[in-house]
Amino acid sequence: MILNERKIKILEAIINDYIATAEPIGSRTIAKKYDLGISSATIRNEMSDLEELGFIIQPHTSSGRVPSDRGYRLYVDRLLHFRKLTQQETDFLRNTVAENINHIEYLMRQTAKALSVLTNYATVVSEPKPQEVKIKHVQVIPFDETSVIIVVVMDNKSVKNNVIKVERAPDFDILNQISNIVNQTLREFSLEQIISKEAYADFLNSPYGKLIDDVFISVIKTVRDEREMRVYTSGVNNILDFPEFSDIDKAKNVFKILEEKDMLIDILDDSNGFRGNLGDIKILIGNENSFEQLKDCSIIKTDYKYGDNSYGSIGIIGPTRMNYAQVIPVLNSIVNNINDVIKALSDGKG
Amino acid sequence: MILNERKIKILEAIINDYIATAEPIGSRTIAKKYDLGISSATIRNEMSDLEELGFIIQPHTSSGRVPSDRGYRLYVDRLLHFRKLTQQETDFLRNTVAENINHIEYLMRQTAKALSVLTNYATVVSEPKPQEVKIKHVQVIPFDETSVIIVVVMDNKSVKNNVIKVERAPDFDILNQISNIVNQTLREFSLEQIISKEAYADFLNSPYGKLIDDVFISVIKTVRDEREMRVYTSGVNNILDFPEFSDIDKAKNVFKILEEKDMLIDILDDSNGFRGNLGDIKILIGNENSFEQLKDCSIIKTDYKYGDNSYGSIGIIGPTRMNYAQVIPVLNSIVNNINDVIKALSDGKG
DNA sequence: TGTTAGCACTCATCAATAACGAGTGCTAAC
DNA sequence: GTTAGCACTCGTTATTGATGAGTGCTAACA
Repeated sequence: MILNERKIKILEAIINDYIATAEPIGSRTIAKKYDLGISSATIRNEMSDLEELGFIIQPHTSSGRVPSDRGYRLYVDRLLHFRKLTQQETDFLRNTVAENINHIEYLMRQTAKALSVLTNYATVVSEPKPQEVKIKHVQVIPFDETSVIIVVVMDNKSVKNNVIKVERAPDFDILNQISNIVNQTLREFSLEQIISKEAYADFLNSPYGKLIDDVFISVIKTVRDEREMRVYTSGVNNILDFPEFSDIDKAKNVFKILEEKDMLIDILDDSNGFRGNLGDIKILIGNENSFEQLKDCSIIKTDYKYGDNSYGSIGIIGPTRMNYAQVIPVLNSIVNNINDVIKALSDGKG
Repeated sequence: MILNERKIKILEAIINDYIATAEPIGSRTIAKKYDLGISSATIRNEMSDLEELGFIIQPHTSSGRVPSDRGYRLYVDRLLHFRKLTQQETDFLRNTVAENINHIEYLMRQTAKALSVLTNYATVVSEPKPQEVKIKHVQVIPFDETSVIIVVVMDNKSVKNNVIKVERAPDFDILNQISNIVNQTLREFSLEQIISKEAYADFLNSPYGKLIDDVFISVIKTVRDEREMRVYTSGVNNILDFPEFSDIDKAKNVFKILEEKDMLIDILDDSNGFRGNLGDIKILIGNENSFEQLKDCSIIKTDYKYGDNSYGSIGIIGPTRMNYAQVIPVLNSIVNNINDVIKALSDGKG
């Protein structure tokens, strides 16, 4: 049996209708709504073929047809006509990026939010995870009589600070000397040598040995934290708006998995089986993803580059019948914005 | 009609049963389950009185009774027997506080999480909002060839940093001089004078005028950000576990209100009408709160002190029939931990 | 040979009906 | 004042039947 032009037209009609209505669709409806120039009886025959080919499914005898994952896959790979973004949408996405580009955490949060607002699906954004975080600079500065601030600058453009307690805070010059010692040591020794205190054993018995030790401990903690991956979600509750999740238990399953950070990271990970077919946008349809709880969902994701060798992911999760033609351009637009701005920044720098 | 001892016993039985089962409860059930030494017929008469007094409600003729908001109020004010926390719970709460006390943001997040895990209700934690944020110290430190880091230390123990772009980053000594100028200016002038640039007009034409201007702009932005209130929630999805929210639209209403930061702040605000009756724990039962969407919820909250004149709130939101006897000790325990540790810290300092 | 009208058949959905039972209020006896 | 007994109420659940959307098959048509 051949998947001819007419069958494809019918399949497209079924999928478009189902994306809009979430109701099984029958031959008569297609004949009336879509001007294909053939009768419902003919459509019926073609639909029977499409079912045999695995592109549509009949939930029960005497009901209309529903697209199968395989049907969506064909649709996404070959039939998609992207919707052009409105000027408003384009501006909104550009501003979201422009206003937050200097603060990666805000950027992630706002990106997640912008996408969920524009698409009405759930969105997940993961922080760019560097292969290896290196410390560029440490500065110890005064806080009050009994505490000092440690500012740690890392090579992934991240800056973190900790406050630590001391017996009596040394003055500014001493803190500067301590900063110099710390930076010098960080340049000359490996992180392992610092963790074992071997790298700065000589200083431990100096008048400020305790403080130096505390600073190193704090620095190591900061690097460890930095290696931890952060993930943000937005619009998860949108799930409840879709009839496929009107069964509260189904919705709960999705909520539960989107609540766990580790799960989110796995979901966005390329090992989840994403097929890249639309430039850098990767799509998993329904059962194609490896999470039982998300078998009625599709995941659309892409990666963005932040700093050297550091990639983050942006994903959109919705019901399998999500509006691919609308979501993909939105996702594409924001990730292009992010990449452009970051590129401009680093070009200006180099 | 008098609310005698026996009526109260029956009311207590009804409320305890309803908290456990969420089902209307009838006279026969009470007679069988609770050993009150009277027959179901007598209980029936008393229940009729309790209804007339407004403490219980009959959803429809021939159904059992359900506590009214007024009934819960009596229960909370007079009948509550607090559950003692297990050693495990106590330890868990203590560790949550101890491990995060140096980082207010983590502390809030982890407190919210710990409470939602322990109670299975939704929790809201708001950041201590200072009346007025003052800048204690600013330090400009090097980042790379074309950017510098500005570290801003505020008097509410908060430290924030920004990275700003410069033409060519000055060396460390120059940055130190700039830091000194900035700190000096901040001590001598008001924030308004700095915003209008009047305070540092003399420096604007110096070789590093542009950088100094950028630093002040960044500092002001940081203070503004700091005045913004932050709120964290956890376990909001627990709402779906309660039969009173098995109607998805009801659940959505709650989700929607708990999604908006401004709403959360209003909910926790004392102007919401909280009655303080259990030490520092304040409770709003059902309709007592001013949010239509939360009319089937109770809110239990308390405040904690962080730094000078700076208070944050911790709240637990659940169905009206929430387990008050369990939740209140948990909330009490964690807020005491927080206050104790903070007090110890500031005592040690002073 | 492909297309279509016609028709019998399927089956989810919805409304009406009936049976059930938890719970009540009232009455009369203790 | 308490309680056994009983008629009554009414939400819940199961049953039945009608409805209609949709199908597959057949036979006639172009």
